[in-house]
Amino acid sequence: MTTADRPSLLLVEDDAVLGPLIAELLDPDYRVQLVTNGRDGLHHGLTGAWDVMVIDRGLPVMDGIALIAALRSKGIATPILILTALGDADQKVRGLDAGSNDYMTKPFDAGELAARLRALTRTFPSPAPARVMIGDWELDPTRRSVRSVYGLTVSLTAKEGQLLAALAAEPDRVFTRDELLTAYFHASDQPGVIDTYVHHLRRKISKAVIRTVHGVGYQIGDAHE
Amino acid sequence: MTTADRPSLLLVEDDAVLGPLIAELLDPDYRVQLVTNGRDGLHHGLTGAWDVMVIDRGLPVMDGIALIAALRSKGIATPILILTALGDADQKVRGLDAGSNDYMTKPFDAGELAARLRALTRTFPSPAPARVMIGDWELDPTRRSVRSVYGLTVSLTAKEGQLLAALAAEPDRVFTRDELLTAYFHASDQPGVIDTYVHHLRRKISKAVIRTVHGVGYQIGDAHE
DNA sequence: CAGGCGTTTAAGAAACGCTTAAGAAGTGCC
DNA sequence: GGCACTTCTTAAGCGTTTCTTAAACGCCTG
Repeated sequence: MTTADRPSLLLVEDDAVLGPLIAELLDPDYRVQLVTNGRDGLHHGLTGAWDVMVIDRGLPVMDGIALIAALRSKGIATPILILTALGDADQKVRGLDAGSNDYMTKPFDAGELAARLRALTRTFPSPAPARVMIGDWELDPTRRSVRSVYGLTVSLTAKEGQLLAALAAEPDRVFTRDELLTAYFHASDQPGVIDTYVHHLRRKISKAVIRTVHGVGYQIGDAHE
Repeated sequence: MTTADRPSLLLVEDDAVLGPLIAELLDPDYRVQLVTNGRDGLHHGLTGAWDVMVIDRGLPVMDGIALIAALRSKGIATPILILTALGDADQKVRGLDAGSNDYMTKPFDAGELAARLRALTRTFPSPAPARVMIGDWELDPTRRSVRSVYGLTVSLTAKEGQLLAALAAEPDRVFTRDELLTAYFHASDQPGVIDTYVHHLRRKISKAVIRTVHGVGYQIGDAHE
């Protein structure tokens, strides 16, 4: 999406009635530029930064298929939807293989057109790698490693990583051994397992990170005292 | 496209007749993995590295729409085509807005399905790095060979080359066996195949290049710890 | 200072990965 | 089309890492 408000849409449609109609239809959601022949379509397509294009097939001066092929050959990767009366499967194949991303036939349903355009312009929020800070350390769950702010990287085993992640997820909260046991180990294990892993972590990271709350359990961060 | 040969396709279709039929239809162009319910679809969708998915709407255990929404919410951006009998414009809008990229209704034209899948998986000539450096080695993907900085050249088989290229494409990223399996092998293969190829590569190149992340997968790159 | 609680160590058990070898599948050549 | 060769895939035995237990030792709290 190149813009903060509505996305930009290039509409290439020669029908004097349908063109303005579609433009008006899409206006609430897109900044629509309407051109009525292939040459103008090519010019605008090459020079502008469009978020999406809707192109008719039967166009004067330059055919829709030729227009799309020309745009693609120039490296324009903008999503393109063909909107046309030619509805044979064979025609669709030709249109899609020319480089378009979607193909709709007239008469069309306005809601479907809108939905298909949304699908073409949709961008996925690239999920930022979930990283957790623990004092001077940064935990990378996918890699199961922690790195200190000064670049030293220590790899953890699966259980070590789970335990550290659990404690770090809610700083200051005190976890009992039973809580940690049932959540990350086999419930039948001895509570002493937790102690062992806390020891491993303290040795790998640094003693100060995990605090012992005598008679209760373990915690990350400085709570009441 | 993640692979040198056919792209991987996850087909989720519960119809006992139509499923295998579509799978066979697409087989020449895709490495198809067929699953017959939403839960399996979700599992494969999340763990594998697919190039495209074809999903039916009416699925046992987990509805197609719910499946797509679940995949998208987990950050899976793979192109998805819905293939279903429900053809109302309203249904299409719902399907597309759930996160699919295209929507086809049964009965469908085989040629059109193929063309729409091509459109979804099409990648624009993004100048693929002709040479990739991996430690002291230089990978030439087109020739499927690696050369050490001191001139020794080792030729790789197709799978070896794909695996090495995949790992090298994103240094430091840890790839699970399932990801690599669906991307470069048949999804039905045993995960142990990956181990074998890693072993071949380590023998041909050098042990230190590919790092094992115990319990997770494999990785190229920064091993300092 | 005594009893409980936490820490540290070591060692056995279980899970996981490495290596090997052999059969299956694919490919090219005659 | 058959043959030889390469490549792919499976599976099983062995070695390594990780998990879990248990026991000895030290520290906190009343």
